[in-house]
Amino acid sequence: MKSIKRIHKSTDADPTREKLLVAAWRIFADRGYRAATIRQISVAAGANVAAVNYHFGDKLGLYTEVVRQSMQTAEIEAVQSALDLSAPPEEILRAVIRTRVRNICRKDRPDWHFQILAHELAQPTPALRQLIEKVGRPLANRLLELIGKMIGLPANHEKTRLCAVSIMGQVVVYTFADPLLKGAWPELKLTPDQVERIADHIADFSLSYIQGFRAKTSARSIQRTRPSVKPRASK
Amino acid sequence: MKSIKRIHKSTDADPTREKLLVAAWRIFADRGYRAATIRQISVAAGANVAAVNYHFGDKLGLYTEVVRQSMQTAEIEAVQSALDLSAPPEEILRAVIRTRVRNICRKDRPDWHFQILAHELAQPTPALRQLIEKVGRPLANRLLELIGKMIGLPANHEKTRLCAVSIMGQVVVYTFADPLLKGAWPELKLTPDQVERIADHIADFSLSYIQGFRAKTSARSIQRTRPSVKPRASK
DNA sequence: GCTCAATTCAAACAGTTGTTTTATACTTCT
DNA sequence: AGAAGTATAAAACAACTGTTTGAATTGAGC
Repeated sequence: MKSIKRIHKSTDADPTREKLLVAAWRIFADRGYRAATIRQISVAAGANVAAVNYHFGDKLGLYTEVVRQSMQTAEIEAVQSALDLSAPPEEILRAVIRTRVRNICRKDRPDWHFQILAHELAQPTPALRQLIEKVGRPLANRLLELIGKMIGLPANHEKTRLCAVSIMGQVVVYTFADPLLKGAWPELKLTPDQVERIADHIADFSLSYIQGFRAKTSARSIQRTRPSVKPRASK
Repeated sequence: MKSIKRIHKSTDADPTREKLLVAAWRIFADRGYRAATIRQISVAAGANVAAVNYHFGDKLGLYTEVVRQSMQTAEIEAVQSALDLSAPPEEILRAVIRTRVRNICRKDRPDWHFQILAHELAQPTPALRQLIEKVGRPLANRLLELIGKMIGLPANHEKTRLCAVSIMGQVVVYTFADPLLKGAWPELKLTPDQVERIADHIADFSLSYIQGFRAKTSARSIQRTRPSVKPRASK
């Protein structure tokens, strides 16, 4: 086994270590793990090329630290806490969508979380698994519980999942397909006003089907939808 | 100006040129333009490393040729012709969604078009502009006309665009976020049966709002929606 | 002031990349 | 058969990558 060189300490208020992290976050979000070079990051942080290896071991160490930190930020916790509101499910869903959509127009750090996620999905790195387990899965589970409650089906029912993906798809497309949208939709400026309208639209668009589905299935009994696996008893 | 080396001829039935193209298509779709190397492509095609430069000038020449060819394939024309059907708008929309969604489960060449598009959106190359102008824009325009007709608003009205993005987002998320979905939804196998159910769901999900919107706006007069620009007279 | 560890820096290293070169086979026409 | 243009092959090239090295600099503790 290779001798593991000690990455000395992670004391707080280490100026260059900190500067490397914020520079790396921006550049990784912009170009992805592979296309970003440690020289770009170094000059952006005003540090030497060897600083990355000194403070983080190697490029992947810096990247995983960026991903790790980006998983516990205010933006993500806001979405999670929106899911924990004690309110009517419709209002919770609206809040989740609004909280999430608002992040796409931030002027300071424009949606770095989802930009990194987009790069990970296009070119996975070892960090993707961590990203799915730590944020994706728990968020998805809570969203599935919520939707299941609204349409009267178990959380792991295929219909519940289809609805969740439909909602998520409407949200993420604004981050993933941004250049495409900007190219075909010149009036898309992502001003705060417009972002609010986008969030309202996605909520209206989704709730229309969900509330209709609940009405339909509560009128008759549940039928017609064939799950790909037997739904377990919803906890 | 640099002397442009002649890329000799593009005769049909050139075995190595052809083999390079299919190998490049697969590898570019899999890893994106930058991460794919001409050595990988060469060995996959059973050709020499210099063959790429001989037949296509350089790596970007090969890539743009792949993109150019991928823009005029049966899959894309199928979606376009589905938009030209003379049928009720609802049926056209269903057909477009179904035609497009079916491509995500092909066993032979699993959705290379959208995989290349996904890579382009994450890391744009000069081919992205071409991709938007030649395929994205015309497709979007026809889809906007269709949706505008269904909700009774001009094609360039903000509400029309929001609906189009909502529909497109539901579709593309299955390609763009494939690893994420597979990770959080183990039963997602993308069998032909399941793909049909996905297509039906997206159509139902979207038509619920669209038909409700038309009913709502035809009852009262059109109001309440504030366009970001003055809608031009719908041609 | 000296010591010793922590940190920074410039330079070099080894590997990979796209590209070019040079030589060699292969076809086709006369 | 000979010539000319076409295609392939192996090798080398230059640029860039992440990483390492070793010296220089800093800064606290005695």
